[in-house]
Amino acid sequence: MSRPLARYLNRVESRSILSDEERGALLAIDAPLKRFNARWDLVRPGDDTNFACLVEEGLVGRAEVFAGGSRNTTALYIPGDMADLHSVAVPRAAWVITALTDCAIYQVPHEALRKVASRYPGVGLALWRDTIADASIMSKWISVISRKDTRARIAHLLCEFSIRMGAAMGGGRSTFDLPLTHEQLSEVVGATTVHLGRIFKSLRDAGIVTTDRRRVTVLDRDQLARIAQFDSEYLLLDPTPT
Amino acid sequence: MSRPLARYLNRVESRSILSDEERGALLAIDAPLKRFNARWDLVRPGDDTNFACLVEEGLVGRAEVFAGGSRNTTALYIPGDMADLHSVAVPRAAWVITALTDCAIYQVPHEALRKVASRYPGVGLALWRDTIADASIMSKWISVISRKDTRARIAHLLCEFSIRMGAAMGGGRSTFDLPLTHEQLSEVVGATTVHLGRIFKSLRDAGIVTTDRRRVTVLDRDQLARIAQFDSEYLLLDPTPT
DNA sequence: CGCAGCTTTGAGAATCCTCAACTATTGTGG
DNA sequence: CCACAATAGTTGAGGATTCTCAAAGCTGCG
Repeated sequence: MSRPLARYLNRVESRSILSDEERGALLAIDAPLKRFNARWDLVRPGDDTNFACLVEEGLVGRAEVFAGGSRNTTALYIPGDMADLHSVAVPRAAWVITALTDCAIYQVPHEALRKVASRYPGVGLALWRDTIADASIMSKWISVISRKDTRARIAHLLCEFSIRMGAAMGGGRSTFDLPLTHEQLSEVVGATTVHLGRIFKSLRDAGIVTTDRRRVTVLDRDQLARIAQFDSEYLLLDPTPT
Repeated sequence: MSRPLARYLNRVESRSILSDEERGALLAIDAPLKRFNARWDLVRPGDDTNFACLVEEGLVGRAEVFAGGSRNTTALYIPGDMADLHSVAVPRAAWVITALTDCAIYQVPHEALRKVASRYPGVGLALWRDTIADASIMSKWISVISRKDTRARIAHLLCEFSIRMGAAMGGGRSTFDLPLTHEQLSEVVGATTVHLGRIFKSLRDAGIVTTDRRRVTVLDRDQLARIAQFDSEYLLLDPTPT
């Protein structure tokens, strides 16, 4: 008796308070586990899906695709995240969901999620809330990239990532995997790989972080937060009663 | 018998197909109409609201506030938009909702919306879908500001605005009000007022738009769309069956 | 008329990009 | 385990975009 949504339930419960019944209804949902190689597109623009992608292992990104094919990543999803929960309400994708690393994905049927959401309005609200957390992160990120330089953007990304990884894995990690190439990070941060590399170097030189084979260690958390003017409020990590 | 949500119903029905019953349930909701002066904050970070702000008249913005008080606008809301529909699921705001111009707002009780949503799952899905459209706009905007210059950002904003105004008011308008100061626009576009002014001038000089007392006329829609690489797909304006 | 807020213009500086070459790391087949 | 190829990261230099600071025109309104 495997319970595909076990990890996602943790995620949901970091933001919503559920009853035993609601919890049980989510855990009862079954979903096939699939594996994908890095760079594989899980969902492409125009696709009409009937399942949502729950990340079990690896890193998944959401990106906008421009005419010409260049991409810009607008969300990062870590294990426990439902990468395109949106698709439950809007099955036709306008963006790309991509495997940024090798990953394992539960394909959770929309049907099942909708059924649980309509039977238990509290779950519906919790799922809605989850997409709002995603929106809140985007809103914050818009303000960061439209007003801050690359240094602050990277700092903000690292602060956010370390907290999100911490919430998912337990404990605020100062060392965490960030298994993305500079190329991929540049698509997140909105800078060229060259400039990104320079700024990373300057952060290392300043003794604020170290990087080793795509593993990041934050040496000076306070200064990193100061550079980013980071305030974690927007991550909506206080559970709200349903 | 006034029906505060009449206009919002149009908005919802541009994205979702509702039954007569569901339509009636939304129209039956009552809400007080309030007026606010430009620059008034309707909701501030940390506020716990029990109503959502339905824009009846005027322009409303959502902004992130940095330590120090500087703001960055991450969404514009026009008449017919529910400015902080999010608050139905997440009552505690992490951002500011501001009156960008003098405006009239229906304060729609969360209670009523939640009740309708839980009684009619189709309405719940439609509301959820509405916040996803908001998210889709943000995702697109992230890609625009992280990869395009100010010229393209402005072009994109104008394209989007003209379509959204058109959908709300009927017919794709090539002339529309954009009653924002350069100061306010710069907080949307992520540029200084100085630079924004220069680029606007260059767009005027190129014969692409004209501006007259905060009224914009698009003279060359094709070229504007080309500059912005605009594709309206992300606005999610095809109704999805519930 | 005169003030207050908004917009335009100018000039120098900072950030970031582009192109290009070079080094380091990772992966693969022998 | 090595050699080699492919991918990823670093460094340098010149140029484009955008910012900052500062001052001069506008516009609307009391």
